[in-house]
Amino acid sequence: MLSRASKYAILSTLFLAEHSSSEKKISVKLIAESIDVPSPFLAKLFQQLVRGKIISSSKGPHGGFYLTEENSKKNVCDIIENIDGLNKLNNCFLGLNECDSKNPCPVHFIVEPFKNNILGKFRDKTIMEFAQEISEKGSVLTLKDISPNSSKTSK
Amino acid sequence: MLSRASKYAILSTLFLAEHSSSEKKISVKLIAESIDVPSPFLAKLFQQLVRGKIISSSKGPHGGFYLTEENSKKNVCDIIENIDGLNKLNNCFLGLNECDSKNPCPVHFIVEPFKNNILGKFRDKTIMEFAQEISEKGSVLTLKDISPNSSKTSK
DNA sequence: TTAGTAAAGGATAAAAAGGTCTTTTACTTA
DNA sequence: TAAGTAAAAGACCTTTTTATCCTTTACTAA
Repeated sequence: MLSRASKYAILSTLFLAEHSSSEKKISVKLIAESIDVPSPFLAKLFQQLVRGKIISSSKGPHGGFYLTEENSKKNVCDIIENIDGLNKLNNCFLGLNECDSKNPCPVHFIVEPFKNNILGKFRDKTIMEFAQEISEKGSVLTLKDISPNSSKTSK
Repeated sequence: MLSRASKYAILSTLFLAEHSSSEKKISVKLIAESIDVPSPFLAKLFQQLVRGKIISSSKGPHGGFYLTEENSKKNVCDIIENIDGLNKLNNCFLGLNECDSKNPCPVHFIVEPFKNNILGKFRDKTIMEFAQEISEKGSVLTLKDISPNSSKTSK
């Protein structure tokens, strides 16, 4: 549904929201390690997110990536839009070109409420609000295996 | 979430359920045209579905693909399992390795009910029941643009 | 019993997604 | 103002997914 690139982008932007500020910029390398994502790939993504004004950057010593006030008012939809385009999320679950309540695919009425639900959340909460919610709940934003006995989990 | 291959497989199997029988076999070509899918690709898929005992085939004149009694008792999960593997559907929406109610990703509690919902439907209804439901509702199973003024729709 | 039909098999190609590397540019601070 | 740091830019590589083609096999019916 979402490309890996979008997922990386969402996670790392939320990570920035939680851990960075214009006084405390963070390097790709550090972020890449934190959420366990290939860093050259993330670097590319970040270039695009900067161009899309989702995140900010500065070069040189103590440079890195961070969110401005403006940035943190964006929402997750903006991120997805910027990387995948929103269609990726909106398209019919079974790939039908025309799938709506008039001509629904076999799972349309299961998928549609879910889409509205998640799109709503992605649209209505700002990045900052989202990040706050996450840190309150203590969610862990990493692609790493974090369980004590990670042998049972795949690869 | 699902690969194109899985989508093709689901649609064409449901198509077979609705339109074929051991007396009326259907060629790849015809199915490919009906649901608007590249036929050599579908042919490959069908080979795999036959090996997986999801559908049946016979060669030669009046040969083609069809569902036996046995086949039509399979469910959509079996198809997905056979093509993509079920993990593709079960994995965390944001790609986290460990995402469960103990350590939920930011959208876990939105995504989880949806997954159970759709997996339930894919598991509990047989192909035949599924197909019946579709023909009752008059749903159209095609990837084609079918709207009278399809100019507004993408591609 | 053979001519024709349709799937199976296998090799290959094209496109997209994911990932890496090297050089350049901008900035900082000692 | 020079040395060092970190992102930007752009060229490239790899893998996976999607798609095509050609030959062989199995079957059917005239």
